[in-house]
Amino acid sequence: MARRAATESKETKKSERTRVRILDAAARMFRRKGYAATTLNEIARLADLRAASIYYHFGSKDEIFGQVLDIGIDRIHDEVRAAVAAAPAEADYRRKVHIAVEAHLATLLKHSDYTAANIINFGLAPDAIRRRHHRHREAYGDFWRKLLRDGRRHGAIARNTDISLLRLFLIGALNWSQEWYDADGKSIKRLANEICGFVFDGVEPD
Amino acid sequence: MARRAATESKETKKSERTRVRILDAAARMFRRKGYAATTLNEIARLADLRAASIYYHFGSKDEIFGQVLDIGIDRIHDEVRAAVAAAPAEADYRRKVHIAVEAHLATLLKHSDYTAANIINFGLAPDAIRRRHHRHREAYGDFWRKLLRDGRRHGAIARNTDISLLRLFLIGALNWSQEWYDADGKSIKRLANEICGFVFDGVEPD
DNA sequence: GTCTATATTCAGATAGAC
DNA sequence: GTCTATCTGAATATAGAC
Repeated sequence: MARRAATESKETKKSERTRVRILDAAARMFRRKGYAATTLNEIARLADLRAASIYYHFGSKDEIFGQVLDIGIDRIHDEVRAAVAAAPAEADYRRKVHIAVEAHLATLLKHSDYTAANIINFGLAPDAIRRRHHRHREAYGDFWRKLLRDGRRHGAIARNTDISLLRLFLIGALNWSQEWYDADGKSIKRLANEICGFVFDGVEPD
Repeated sequence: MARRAATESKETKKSERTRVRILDAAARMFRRKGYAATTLNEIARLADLRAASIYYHFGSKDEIFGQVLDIGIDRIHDEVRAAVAAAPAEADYRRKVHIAVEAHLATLLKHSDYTAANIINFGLAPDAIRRRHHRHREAYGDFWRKLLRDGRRHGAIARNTDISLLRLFLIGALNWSQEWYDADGKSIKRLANEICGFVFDGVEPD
């Protein structure tokens, strides 16, 4: 019985594996061309089946889109949270923010088509999908809100800083890196480091 | 003769006015829904004519898109350049950057559907259009490159700052403001001010 | 579960009257 | 210049065989 449960566990059932293949393909295409310009045919080709077969696994193109968006945010949220939680006990506040920035960049730029597809497509998503997806975005936003508030409480961020604006400013700059990031250029660790320098120290000479 | 030239000047000819009405409508729709999701029918309705009539003025939807993109960058470039050029003679370097940041935000968020449409859609534009449009983007990028280099030369920006990264970081954060800007919140002048504070001074307490 | 065949809708674009 | 009518292709989605 335990054996059978393992054999038919969610990850190994054929149906589930195909479902994930379709989602992977969709995320990749949505990242490359955007939601509206991507066809089910292109997704199907990437996933190595026919467009009609997708409808056995999903009810509509919108449903796929919604799931890609959700996974995209959940993934970066998980990665960043885990990275910060794994920070060495002696890490100071600034080091923690560096770790969060680096994890955000790495997930967006290197590890997850889902996250990249989310960032690129969310702004143009139909209202119904945006509303349904709102909760996931809020949760990740809350993580950063808390992280930055901690910094202000512990004196690592100036008292008069508008934390909300700082968050939007910083995350916006990070998200925009998709437009210019070049894998052959500076490492993500180094990017994170210089960006944290901009934000904590500013660019004015001392 | 002068009278006739005035009567038939580019701005007052009926054909030219309609052309602009179509471009305005397209920019507005591209900003709201994105290029791929916008139909010629929607553009036509906003411009108060029929979709087929658009083809008297433009050869294709792509041609309209290309022109909207070009106008969008040229407009923000003009606005920012003019604002900086009009800065009072006694303005220090930091004040000049503030003026540039404010003009960038104002054009993007308040004054130009073309600029907003450009920022939103450029990342997903087909390669052919991106290539054709590249020159315009470069020109605006050069403006900022020079502005920031000046700051480093005159000692307002630290010697060891990666100017190229700083530019991408700052412009990225500004462009992303489209995603969160709320006209009922802080004024654009104030946003520009606090953002310049982040970048020049950093958020760490002195 | 995946396929082929197809229904349906609607997009961009053209032809030709006015 | 703008219209109505229409072509053509392609998209999402469904039906039913295998």
